[in-house]
Amino acid sequence: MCIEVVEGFVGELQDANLEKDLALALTKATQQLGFDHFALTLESPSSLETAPAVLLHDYPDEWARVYVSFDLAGRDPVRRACDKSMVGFSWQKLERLIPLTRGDRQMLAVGRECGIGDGYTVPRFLPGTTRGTCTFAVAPGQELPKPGLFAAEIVGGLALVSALEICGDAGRPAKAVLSDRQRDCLLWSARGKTAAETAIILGISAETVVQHLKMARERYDVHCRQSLILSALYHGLIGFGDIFGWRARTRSIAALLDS
Amino acid sequence: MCIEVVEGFVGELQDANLEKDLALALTKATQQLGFDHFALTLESPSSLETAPAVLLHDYPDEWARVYVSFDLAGRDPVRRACDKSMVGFSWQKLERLIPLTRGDRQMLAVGRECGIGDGYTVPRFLPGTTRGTCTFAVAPGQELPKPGLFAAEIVGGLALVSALEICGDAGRPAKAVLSDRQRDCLLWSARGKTAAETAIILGISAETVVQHLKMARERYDVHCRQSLILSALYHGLIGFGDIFGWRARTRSIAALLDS
DNA sequence: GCTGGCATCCCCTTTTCTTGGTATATCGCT
DNA sequence: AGCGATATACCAAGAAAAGGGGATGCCAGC
Repeated sequence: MCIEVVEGFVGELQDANLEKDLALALTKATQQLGFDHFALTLESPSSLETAPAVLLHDYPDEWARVYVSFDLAGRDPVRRACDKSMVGFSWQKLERLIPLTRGDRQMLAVGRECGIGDGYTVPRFLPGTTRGTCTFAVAPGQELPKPGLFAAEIVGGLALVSALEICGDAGRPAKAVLSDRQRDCLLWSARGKTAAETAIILGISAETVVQHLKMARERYDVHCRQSLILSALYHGLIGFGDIFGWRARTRSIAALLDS
Repeated sequence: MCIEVVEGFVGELQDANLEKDLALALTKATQQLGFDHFALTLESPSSLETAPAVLLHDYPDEWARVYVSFDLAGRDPVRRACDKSMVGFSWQKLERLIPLTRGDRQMLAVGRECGIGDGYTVPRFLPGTTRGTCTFAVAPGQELPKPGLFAAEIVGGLALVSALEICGDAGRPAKAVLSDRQRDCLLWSARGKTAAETAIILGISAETVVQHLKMARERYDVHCRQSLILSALYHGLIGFGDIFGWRARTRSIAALLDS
């Protein structure tokens, strides 16, 4: 009953090139899953203080007006809770994630007066790039449709991906691919090592490291190390995971089961 | 057929207080969903550099040994792709997320030789706190179980949440916050400007810029500019949007449908 | 066989960054 | 009134990076 909704949503996203398409698909999925409203936000880090990059919703006008005019986004407890959860959460469980002030409760109450009761919010992050939320809400007095929550998690995530693509992740400049060695040098540089240190680590001459970095800069058409690292990071050639290291305490399942 | 697996997994997680419980639940769900292997990684929330992360898996010993002994985690393309996706992705679509070097392809090939074919990896983030991945893989030559992918997305997310809870200290973001001026200098530095250029832009002395950057480095306890910028980026103090410049847009669905 | 990409090494100069100091003035808070 | 944080400015020594030359092998593709 819910799988079909998700699959239908995926099908509609295939052709979604505009926000309008996404909004329509979300509207449909929201109803099919047993929710009354949806709201999708996607912000770029540069607009931390200002507006989200994308804001789609079918909330009642009244609530939207209140929310925007009082700049409630800045104190929205749901938004705060998003920073505490890797998966979607019901608003009923907000208190398990964050402490709720009186103002927070008041804000939720005002939402109820405007026709927004309980909700399920799906947060997603791309560290250093963007973050977004997709919320599905029901009218006051109604319960969240339990069978629809898993589907909401999927639909919300996919909607955010779609929004990101529509929004302009499409700006994918020419991918300057580095050689493996160039990437190695770049990576150790990103980890804070100097060329000399990198040379020792890689077992090659410092001059060679400098040379690799030099050519890497030429590839990306930048003139300094910071920009090289940031470009490579932005284009996905390296990731934060590479930089900060996942020195893992390794537990194979066999070892766990033996104990 | 898949909903039941997810619900069963949720049920088992209720009582999961140890890594072992989680591992067993994951093993069961993996099989039920039609996958052959799973691997879960979770970076430690407490500190980036030294502290351990969680790594649970039932990969073939051979692959685990190769992966660890050659420090392949440092160049794993799947991990890099995680930094580019808000939802799970099939390894077949790696190239849509990141450029693959020759070494990357080779690494995937070695994985196949060790019994790891295609995979579906679910990345999740809590910016400034932790990050994790949950991968479900099949043997070489086999296709990913399509009906199980949505369920894998849910199971993976829930497994990561569970791992985070088991792991304990889910608190303390403990970000080093910079002063406004320090952030300004940092930002222009990230944009590729030298201290002298930044000084002209901000209308202050070059020495002052150097001083701000110096104190910012102390705050983050790093000793070079690259690490400073990357730390600030990772912790969300600056974003790619600030560096490369994006534009914000706002659309309500009503406005979209009117057009 | 030749060319181009790759990896390795070496030289040089100039610019920039890092690190250690010192110093003044403002602002907010107690 | 004093303390701490902030912002501003300066100096000097040494390390590192940037930008410009070279050079040698190896390997794959045409």
